[in-house]
Amino acid sequence: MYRTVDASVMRQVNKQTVLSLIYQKSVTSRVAISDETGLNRATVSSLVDELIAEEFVEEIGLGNSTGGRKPILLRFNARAGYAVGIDVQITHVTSVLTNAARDVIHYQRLELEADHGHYTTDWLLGILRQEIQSVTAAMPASPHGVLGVGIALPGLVNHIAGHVIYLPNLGLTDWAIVDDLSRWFPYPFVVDNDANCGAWSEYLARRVNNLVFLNAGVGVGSGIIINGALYRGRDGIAGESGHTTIATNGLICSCGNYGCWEEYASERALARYLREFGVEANVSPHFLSDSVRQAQSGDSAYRQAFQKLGEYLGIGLSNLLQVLNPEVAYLGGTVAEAQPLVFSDIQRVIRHRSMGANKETSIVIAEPTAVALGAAGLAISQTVKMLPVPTT
Amino acid sequence: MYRTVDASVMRQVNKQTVLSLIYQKSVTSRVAISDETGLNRATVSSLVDELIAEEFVEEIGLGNSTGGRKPILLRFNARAGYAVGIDVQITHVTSVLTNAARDVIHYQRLELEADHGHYTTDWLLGILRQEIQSVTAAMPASPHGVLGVGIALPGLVNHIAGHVIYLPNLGLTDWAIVDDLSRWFPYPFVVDNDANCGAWSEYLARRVNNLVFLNAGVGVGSGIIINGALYRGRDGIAGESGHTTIATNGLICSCGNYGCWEEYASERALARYLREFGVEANVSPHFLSDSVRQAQSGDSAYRQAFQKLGEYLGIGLSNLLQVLNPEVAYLGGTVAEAQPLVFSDIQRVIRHRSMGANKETSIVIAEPTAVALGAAGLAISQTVKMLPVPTT
DNA sequence: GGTATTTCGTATGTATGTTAAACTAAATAT
DNA sequence: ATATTTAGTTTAACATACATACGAAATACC
Repeated sequence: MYRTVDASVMRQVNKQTVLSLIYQKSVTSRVAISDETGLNRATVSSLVDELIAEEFVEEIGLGNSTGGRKPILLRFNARAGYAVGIDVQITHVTSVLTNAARDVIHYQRLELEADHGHYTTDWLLGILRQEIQSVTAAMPASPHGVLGVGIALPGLVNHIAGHVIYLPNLGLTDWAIVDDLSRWFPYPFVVDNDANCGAWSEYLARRVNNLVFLNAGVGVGSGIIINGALYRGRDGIAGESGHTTIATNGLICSCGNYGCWEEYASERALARYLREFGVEANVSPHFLSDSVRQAQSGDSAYRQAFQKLGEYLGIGLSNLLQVLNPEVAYLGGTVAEAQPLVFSDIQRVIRHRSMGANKETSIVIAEPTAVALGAAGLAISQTVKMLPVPTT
Repeated sequence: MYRTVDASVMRQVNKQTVLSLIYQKSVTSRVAISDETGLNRATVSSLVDELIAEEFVEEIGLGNSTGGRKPILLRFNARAGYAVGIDVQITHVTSVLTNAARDVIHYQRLELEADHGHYTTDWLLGILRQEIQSVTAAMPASPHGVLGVGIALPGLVNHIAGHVIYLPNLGLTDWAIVDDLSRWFPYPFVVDNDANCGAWSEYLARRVNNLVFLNAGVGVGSGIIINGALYRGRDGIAGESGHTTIATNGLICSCGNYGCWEEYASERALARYLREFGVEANVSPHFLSDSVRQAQSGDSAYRQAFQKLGEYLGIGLSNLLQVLNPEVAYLGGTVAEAQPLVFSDIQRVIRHRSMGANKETSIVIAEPTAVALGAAGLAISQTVKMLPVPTT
C-alpha cells in the first residue's frame, strides 16, 4: 500500500538503475555510469561488483583512453540466461528463443488449421508444450538457465493470476493456463494480452515512455505504455480499442455492439471490403499476405480494399492519439505486413482528423516478431527484478 | 533522467508518505502511522516532529485508550495556508478559496457576457486579477499564506511553461499567462486544462488511482489519472476525447474533422437537438440550467433532446472505458447539472456498448466546483511538495 | 487500592548505504 | 622522464532507518 524506503530499498533502486543502464547501452564503464546517473563512483563500483558476481554483467576488456587510465568496459551478460516467447494467433503461432539481452536465438512459426473449428484448452496446451519443448532444445547452457516463458494471447487475460479470461477468436474461457503449463515445465511463466506484449517489446527496444501498440490482425487490440510501464486498467482490460465505436449506427460486431472499430480495420474487415468489390474472400492463415501480393500485382479491387482498410486504421488510430497523445504509435499484427498499401492513407487520415501536435505523431511499423519478443521480454523482466518492471 | 536514491531522498519520500497519510485521514497518531506505513515508530516520531515544526501538522489532544497510554492525535493543519482555484468557462468563471485541506472557505461565480464577441488576453487577465483580489480578501492569516493560485482553462495549456497554447472557445492563443499574472501577484501560479483540474480534484478527494474525469460543457474534454498521477501525454494534450470520431461521416466539427464526439455530447449539441425538435435554442450562460428546468417541467422536446444527449454521452464514455478501463468515471462540467435527465441513458448505453467488467464501471456525477477545487488542489500540491504529486 | 498489563511515544546504539576525499593505477602529453 | 589526466578503489564521515530498551500513562484485574 504505502511505499516506504529504507537502506535496502535504496540500494535495490540504485542497483536497478545501474543494471537498466547497462542493459540499454551496448558497452559502458563504471565512471560513465556514475556520470550518467549521478551516483557516486564508489557506489557504482560496489553495485557493479555485485552484478558481476551475479553474472548479469561482464567485463569485456579495456576501452580507449582520452588521456588517462583506460576504462574497464562493462556489458550486460546476454548469455546470463534465456527466455521463450510465444505469440498465439488464430491463424498461426510464433515462437522465439531469446537470450537475456532479447536477441533472437531461434524462431519458428506454426500454421494453425483455419477450419479446425472448435478449439479446446487441451489442444492449445498441447501446442504450447510442443513449442516450448522444441524452442528450449535450441538453448545453450547458461548460469541462469530459462529466465522465463512468456505467452501472448489474443484476448482478455488475468496476468497476475495467470488465467485466461476470454479468447473470443479461439472461444476459450476461464483457463488456469499457467497452472497447467507449470505441471509440465519448471520455468517461470507469464501470460498477457498480445498487444500488451507488443507494447512492452517496443518499450524495451526504444525506451519511449508513452506509447501505443496497435495489434491489428483478425481482431484489433492495443497495448498502452505510460510512464515506462504497461497500463492495464482496473481489470487488466485496458486497450480494448477494437471495441470502441467509430460509427454510431454502424455494422454489428461479434461483441454485440454496433460500429466497433474492429469491424472496419481488421482482417475480417478487409475480407468484407473485398467481397464488396466482388472478390471471394475469407480470413485464413495466409489471407493477408496473399491479399498483399494480389494488391501489389496491381489488382484494383485489392488495392481499393486496402485503401479503405488504411483509412479506417487511420480513424481509430487518430482517436487513440487524441485520447493518449503518445510519443509514438506502433502498428503491429498481421496488418503491419500491408504497410506499403495502407501507410499513406493512415497518415493522411491522421493528419486530417487529429489536432495540433498529434498530427505529427510518428507511426512506426512493428516487426512481425514484436509480440513474441515482448512476451519473452515480460518473462525476463519478471524474473530479473533489476530490469525495467512492466507494472508499477 | 535517472532516478537515484540517497539518504536525503529516502527521508523525503518517507516524509511525503507520512504527510500524505495525515492529509487523507481526518485524525491519526504516530503509532497508527507506523502500523499503516511499516515505518519504524522512531522514524515516524522524527518525521512528525519535523512536520509539526513546519506547521503542516498539529497535535490536537489525546485520543481514546484501548488499555494503555492515550495516543496524541495528529491532524493535517488545514490553516497552514490557503489556495485559490479559478475555473474559466466561456459562459462563467467560478472561483474558490480553500484552506490547505481543500475545504472551501469562499466561493463566487461570475457570469460572462454571451455576446461579448471577441475575447482578448487583457480582458481575461483583468477578470482573473479581479477574481484573485476579491477571493484573497476573504483569506485569514496563516503561517504559509497563499500556497498558490490554480487556474483551469478550457483548452490546450502548457502547464510546465505556464502558457496558454489554444483556447478554442475563447479564441485565445500563445499567452504567457503565468508571467502576466506574476507581475501583479507574488503567489505561485499554476495553469492547467479544466478537465485535468477536475480529475486531480477527484483524485485528491477519493484516491482512486485510475480514473477519467469528463468535463462536458460547451465543449468536451477529459482528464486522466493513471497510477495516482495526471497523465498528460507527450505534448500535454492527452484527453482530447471531445475530438475523437464517433461517427465516421458525421457532422463537421469546429476542429475541421467530421463526426467528433463533442458535436454530439456538448451544450452545442443539446442546442442542435432542440432545434431539430423545433425549439429555438442557443448556448448562453444559463442555457443548460434553463433547459433542465424546461425538461423537468415536462416539455417533451426538451426531454427528448436530453435523452439524445445522454445516449451520445454514453457512447463516448463507453469508448473511454474500453480504452482506459478506469476504476471510476466522473462526469463534470455544466452537463453534470442534467444528471436526472441523462444518467439512465448514459448507463444504458454503457451497459450495451462496453465489454465485460467495463459495463459495471461506476459513473459518478461531479460537483460543479470540482474543476475550481482541483485547480486549487494543483496549486497546493505544487507548493507543498510533500503532498501527492500530480506528475511523475 | 495496588499491581500487572497494555499501549504510546522517545532515547540510544547499531546496521546499512551513499558520499566526499584521498589514494592507487594506468594511460597520454610534454 | 615527468606532469597531467582519467579510471577505479579505499577510507572515513555522514545520514537515516531500525531494533531494542525504556519511560509515560492509561486500563484491567485481584
